[in-house]
Amino acid sequence: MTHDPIKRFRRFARSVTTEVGALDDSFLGRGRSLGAARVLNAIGHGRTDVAELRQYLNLDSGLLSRLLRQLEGEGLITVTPHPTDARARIAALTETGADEFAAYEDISDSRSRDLFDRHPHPQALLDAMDLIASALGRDRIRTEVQDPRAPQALFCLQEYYAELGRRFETGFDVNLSCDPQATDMMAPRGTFLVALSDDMPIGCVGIKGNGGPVAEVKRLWIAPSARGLGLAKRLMQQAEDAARALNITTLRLDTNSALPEALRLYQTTGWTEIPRFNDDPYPDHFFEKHLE
Amino acid sequence: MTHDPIKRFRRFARSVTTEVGALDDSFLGRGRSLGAARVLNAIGHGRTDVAELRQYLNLDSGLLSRLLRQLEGEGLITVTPHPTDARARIAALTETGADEFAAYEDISDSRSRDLFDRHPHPQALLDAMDLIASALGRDRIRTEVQDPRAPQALFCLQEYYAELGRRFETGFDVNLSCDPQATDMMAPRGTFLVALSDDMPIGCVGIKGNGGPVAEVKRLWIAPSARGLGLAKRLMQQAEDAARALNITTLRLDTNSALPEALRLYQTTGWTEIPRFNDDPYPDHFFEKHLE
DNA sequence: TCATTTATCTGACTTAGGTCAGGTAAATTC
DNA sequence: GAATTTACCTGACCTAAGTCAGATAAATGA
Repeated sequence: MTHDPIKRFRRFARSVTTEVGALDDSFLGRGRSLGAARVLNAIGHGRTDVAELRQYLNLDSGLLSRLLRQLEGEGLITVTPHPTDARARIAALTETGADEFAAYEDISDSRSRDLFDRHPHPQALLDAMDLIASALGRDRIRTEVQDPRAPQALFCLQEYYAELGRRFETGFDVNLSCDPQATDMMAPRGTFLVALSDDMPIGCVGIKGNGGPVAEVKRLWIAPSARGLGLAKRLMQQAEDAARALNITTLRLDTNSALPEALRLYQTTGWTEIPRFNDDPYPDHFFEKHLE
Repeated sequence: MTHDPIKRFRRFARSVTTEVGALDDSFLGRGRSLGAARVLNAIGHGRTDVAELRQYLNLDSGLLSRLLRQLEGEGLITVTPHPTDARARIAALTETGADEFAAYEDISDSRSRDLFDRHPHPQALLDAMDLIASALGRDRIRTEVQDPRAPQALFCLQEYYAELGRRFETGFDVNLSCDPQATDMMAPRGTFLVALSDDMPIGCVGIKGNGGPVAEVKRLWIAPSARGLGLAKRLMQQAEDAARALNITTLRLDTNSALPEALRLYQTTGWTEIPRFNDDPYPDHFFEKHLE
C-alpha cells in the first residue's frame, strides 16, 4: 500500500509544497506582495535587464512594468536606460533596495540552513536534492559555451579532477597530466561546453584544438546526480557539431578503463580505438572519430 | 561556489516549484479553477466531512461553501446532512464526479510515472524523496493509536520484519518469534502507536499487555528516511505515557545486539539490563523500566 | 428551558495577479 | 528615408482567491 511509488511521490510533493508555502508566507511578512518580492529578488540575483526579468519571471510586460514602478516608488530600485539600446532599460538596487534584498535572502537562507543543521546527514540530504532536481529538470537542461576559466566551468573541472582521484587507484594529479591551455579550448581553436540544469552546472566537455584539422575531446564530466539521463551522449554530440563548425575533421580522445561508462559510450557512438598517441601517464585507451 | 548548500537547495526548490506549477497548469486544463479542483480531489481522497475539508485545505468557510455549490452545480458532488449531527454536512462524488476525479488522478499519476519510468534509478529517486519529505515534515510528524491490523500499522510491521531479516545473520521469521496477538496491543490490555509524516507511516511501537502491571514494549521501528530525527525517543516516551494510563507499572523489552541504535537508546533513557525473561530465539539483550 | 456554541451558508467587499489594446520612441530592415 | 520591428509603458478590464459580517438552524450546557 504505502510503498506505492505514486503515494510516496504525492507525500513528497505535499511536504515540499507546504515548505514552499511557508517560505512564501514569511516573504509576505515584509509587507510587499509576492510578485514584487520576486522581482526584487531576481534583480538582486543579477537579472538586471528588464527584458531578462520579464522572461525569467514569465511576466506580462504590463505587469512587470507596474511592479517596477512600485519598487521604484518605494525607493528600492532605479531603472535607467540601457547604455547601447535606448529602448531597453536596466534595473538596479538602491542602497535601501540592497538591504531589503538581503532581508529576503536571510529569510530563505535561514530556512535552508535550519533544515541542514538539524539533519543527521546533511550531505545525504543535499545529494537527494541534487538527484531530484536533476530528474525533474532533465527537460530543461541547456548547454552553453563558456570560457574554461569561468566559475561554472571551473567548478565542473574541479569535480572532474576529484572524481578521477577517487576512480584511479593511483589518484589523479592534474599537473602530471597534460592540462590544456584555456585558449586551446576557446574559439577559434576549440570550445568548452557546460551543461546547466536550473543554472547549476551538471556537466562539461572541451574540444582542444590547435587551429589544424585534428583536435582532442577533453574533460567530459557528468555530475553524479545527472548520470543515466543521456546527457553525456548529448554533450558529445554538441561537441562534435561545434568541432565541425570549427573546420575540424578528426577528433581524438584518451580515456581510462577505470571509467567504463565512458568506454562504452565511445564504443557505441562511432569511435574507433587507435594506438596510444600521447605520453600522458593516466590514459590506457585511445579513440578517434572522423567527422563528416 | 556552486557546491554551496544554499545554492543547491535553491536549485532544488526552483525545480520542484516548476514541477508543481506545471502540474497546476495541467489541472487548469480541465476548465475548473485550482480551488475547485483541490476540493474535488480532497473529496475523492476520502475527506468527506465539510469541516474536515475546511481544515485540510485551510479554507474560509464562505469560500469552501461557494466551491461546494459550484461543484454541486456541475453535478460532480452531492452534499447531504451528516447522519448524527444535522448541522454538519457530508460531501460525496457523483458518478460524473468520480470520473472527473479519476481524470485529475490520471494527470498527476502520469507525471510521476513518467518521472520514474524515465529515470535510471527509480528506487534511488524514491528514497531521495522519502528522505527530503521526512526532513521537511519533521515538525509535522504526529502519532496516532491504531489497530495493529490496520493498513498503515501492517505496513510498519512488514517493514520491521524485512529490516530484521536484513540485519540478523540468520534472517528473521516471524513465526519462530512470539508474535503478539493484536488484541494484546490494543486497549485495554496494551496499545499500538503509529507515527505519520504527511499521512505516510514512518514509525511504530507497541505495548503488549495482559491486563496486569507488567507489559512488554514490542515492534519499535523507524523508517530509514526518518532516522536520526529523534523519533524513536519520542515514540518510546509516548508509549510509556500510554502504559501509565493503562495502569502498567513495569515495562520490559528484548532486543538484539545487531540493532546497536536500539541498544544505545535503551541504555540512555532509563532502562536497566536484566536477565533473559523469555525463550524467543532472536533477542540477546533484555531490559526493564519501572514507571512512576 | 434558555443561553451559548457550533457548522454551514449568503452576500458584500478587497486584493493580487494577470490580460489586452493601444501608445511612444528607438532600432532595424528594406 | 520610409516601413517595420522591438522594448517598454499606460490604462481599462477581468478573475480567482480570500476576508468579513451577519443569518440560520441544530446541538450543547447550565
